[in-house]
Amino acid sequence: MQIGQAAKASGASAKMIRHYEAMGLVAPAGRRDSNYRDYTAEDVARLRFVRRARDLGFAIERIRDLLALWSDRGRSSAEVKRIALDHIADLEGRIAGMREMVATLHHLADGCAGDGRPDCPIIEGLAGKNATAAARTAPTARDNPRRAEPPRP
Amino acid sequence: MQIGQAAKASGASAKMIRHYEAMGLVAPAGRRDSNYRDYTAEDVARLRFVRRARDLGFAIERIRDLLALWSDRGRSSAEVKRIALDHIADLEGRIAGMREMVATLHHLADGCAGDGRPDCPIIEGLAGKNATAAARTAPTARDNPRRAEPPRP
DNA sequence: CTGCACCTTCCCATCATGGGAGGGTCAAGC
DNA sequence: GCTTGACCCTCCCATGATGGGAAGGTGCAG
Repeated sequence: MQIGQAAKASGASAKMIRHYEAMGLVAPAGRRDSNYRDYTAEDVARLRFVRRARDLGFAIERIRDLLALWSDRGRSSAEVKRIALDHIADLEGRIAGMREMVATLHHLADGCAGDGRPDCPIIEGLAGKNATAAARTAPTARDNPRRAEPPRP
Repeated sequence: MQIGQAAKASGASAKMIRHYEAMGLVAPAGRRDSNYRDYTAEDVARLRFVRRARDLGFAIERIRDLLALWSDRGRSSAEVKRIALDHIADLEGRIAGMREMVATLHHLADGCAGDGRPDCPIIEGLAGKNATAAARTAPTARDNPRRAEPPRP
């Protein structure tokens, strides 16, 4: 089948399918005389695998590992599980970071009247020279190796 | 003071400070004869504001709005609060998406022995033709306008 | 005068994805 | 046969926020 149908069948966009091929995540698809890519059911299954792994937030390089394990009959499930658990830990770390942001924002917003007057603890919290809630919670993120949010934007 | 000191004082890297200037988020700093940028305490305060807002996950364009409101004496705190609450909602949406991922991953990983044998529900869940946990939870993310995770990577 | 720490600009990379230009292929309908 | 429309192809650019690094200027201490 053509790439458009493979896209519908797998859930990945045609653009992404070509991209995955170009970056070597999936093997190059067969070609017809017209130079159109030609996909088999197996190709589609692999693309769906990639798509689902992306939906779970796995980074492409991790999916590369997962694909290799998938086609490795001698794999140990321990390897797969470790990747999954690492990813869970990663997600949980990011969730924690975002929850801190939300907590600080709630804290600031709760004190804000939200009316026509200019007085605003939110702005003050961001601007303040002294240690504000924003300043106090921020360092947690600042100390971390300068990464946060996950894949899948 | 020079950019390096402004960086230390504000918490933003020198690289980022130049970037913010180039993109017009902050006004161009003064220059000495040497062409070195020269920062005042006010400049540093603005940079610190930006830094804190970034720590709370605000996107640059939102920070642009917040900076404008900060220096707008006639602002209404309602505008600021709306920006903050919108951002909270955004963060919470992303958190929910990631929690779904974590839940699905836990579900799959719980059934995985994690030993030397190849049998693995995680791989099967990703590969399965039928509706697996991965397939069932994924659509939630798939239906959304193709965005997820937040700023600050 | 040398060395070192700092600054400057400019370009490239990340990560996954989309958009679009410019052009080829193919089947249906006239 | 020819047009039309729906596909497909490749190539380039953009996103968002940040870092890395090259090539070269500045300024101070020894």
